[in-house]
Amino acid sequence: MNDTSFNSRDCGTCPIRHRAVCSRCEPDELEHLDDIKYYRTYEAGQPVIWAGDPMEFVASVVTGIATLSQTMEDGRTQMVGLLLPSDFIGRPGREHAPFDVVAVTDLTLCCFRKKPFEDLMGSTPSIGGRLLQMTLDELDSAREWMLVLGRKTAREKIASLVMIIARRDAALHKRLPKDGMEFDLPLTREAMADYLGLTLETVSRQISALKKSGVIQLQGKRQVHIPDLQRLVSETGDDVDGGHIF
Amino acid sequence: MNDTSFNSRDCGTCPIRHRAVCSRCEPDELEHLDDIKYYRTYEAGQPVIWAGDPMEFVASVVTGIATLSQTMEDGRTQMVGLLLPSDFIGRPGREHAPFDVVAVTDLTLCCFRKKPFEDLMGSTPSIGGRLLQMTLDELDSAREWMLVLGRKTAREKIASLVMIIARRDAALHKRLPKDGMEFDLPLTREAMADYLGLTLETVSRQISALKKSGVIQLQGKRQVHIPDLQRLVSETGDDVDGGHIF
DNA sequence: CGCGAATTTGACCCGGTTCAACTGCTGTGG
DNA sequence: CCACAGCAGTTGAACCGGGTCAAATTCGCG
Repeated sequence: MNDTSFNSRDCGTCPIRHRAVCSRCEPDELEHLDDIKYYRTYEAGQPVIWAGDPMEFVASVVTGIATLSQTMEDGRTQMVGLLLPSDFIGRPGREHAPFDVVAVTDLTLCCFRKKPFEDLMGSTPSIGGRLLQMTLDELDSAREWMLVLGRKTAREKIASLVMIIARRDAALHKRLPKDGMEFDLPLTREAMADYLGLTLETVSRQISALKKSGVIQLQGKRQVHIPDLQRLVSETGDDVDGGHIF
Repeated sequence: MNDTSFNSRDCGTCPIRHRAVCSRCEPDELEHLDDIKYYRTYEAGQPVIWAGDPMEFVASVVTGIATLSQTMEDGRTQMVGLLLPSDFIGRPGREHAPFDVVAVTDLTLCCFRKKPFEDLMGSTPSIGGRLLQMTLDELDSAREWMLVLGRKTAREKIASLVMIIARRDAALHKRLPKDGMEFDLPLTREAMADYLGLTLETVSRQISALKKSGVIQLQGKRQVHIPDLQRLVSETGDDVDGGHIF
């Protein structure tokens, strides 16, 4: 319940202002959004929504990380989305949540009551347009993820995940990924396993293997150091050039 | 090059009029779309776009089936989209195609030149709104597909695919899937393997196994008969109730 | 210091891949 | 009318990558 600065209701100082669903809004449009928004915080490990629950709001992730996942009756679970700051939760025009949303770290959401948000979207093209763009981007990354799940080996899966996190970390600091970069793996071994369609034991083994062959170096369990980015890319199995422009 | 009736440029008789990206358009809006549209046909097996190609158009599938897929350097390929009539190809605001698109059957597209389409989208909320809705639906099904790829056994994968095709076939005829229904598998064993992240041998074996245990019956290689739908659902590993409302 | 959770490591096993042979269908040409 | 090539699909046998089960280790923390 520690209200940090971004909880000031001031969109001007919002850390996700330039990337979130509201990024194209003019000042007067922001005011309308402001009328229907409220912040909500969750502790690490807490559920945000269960699949099937009625959704009374949509939201942007302001700080922290959440996961979107599905679980079968027998307990097998597959992560289907990794929600980082500026990502959008929920969908206009649907009553019930299709997947579970869980806070992985402490989490702050900027929530909008669903009905008013839908109305506002109807009258504000800059919101709908931005949401379409974000959704198309997510669809593209979901499709890349499908290649990882369906066709890559365990080692390639781990290398791909490290690379994805490296890219996002670099983007967060507004620079390109480069040799020697360091960053944190924000997920437990089990969460990585759920992300990649593996068991946590396999994740652990492959991380050890990548460490032993010098592709990555570890400080502690979570801090990663990449001596040679090109080497890591080649371990992902992806085309060395094309595809990822940024 | 056999111009069938829907090639008459008449949106009034278009078979996908009620589901495609244009489904919310008013008559005057349709006229604007009409100005920038043209039909294109492809024979079964022909490529529509290669990943990385510049895209000069976006399009709706009118008749036939296409696949969206990714291939790694060593030839491993993963299907990431199955495009049926009314589905949309391409994305406004992107220059290059991210994935390969290939016609599986003979295919007719209703194409719109990209730039004019983007302009029209800016001035016609009913197009952007419908496209957002379609994209969100696709994202949801991509996420269900991720569970299939990441966590299901070969047998569950095959049962899931049969079920998906059964649902779509039923929806096409505007009714619910039911016991005793029959339909065609529109994909080769290899295409099913690419869809499910399996080898074609495993697909063949599991289809035989489902046939032997009476879950499905086959007339020829492609025609499927489902004696007991509930039995098939239970083979998919999915929750018997929740989830799929329609 | 000692507990519990996260992680690592080991040994064994199995589902799905790999490689290869075979079946059956369809179309083509002598 | 048949021979035969070519392709989709089936089936078999051996192999192996990753899962499973179990135990050891590390780490954070009261």
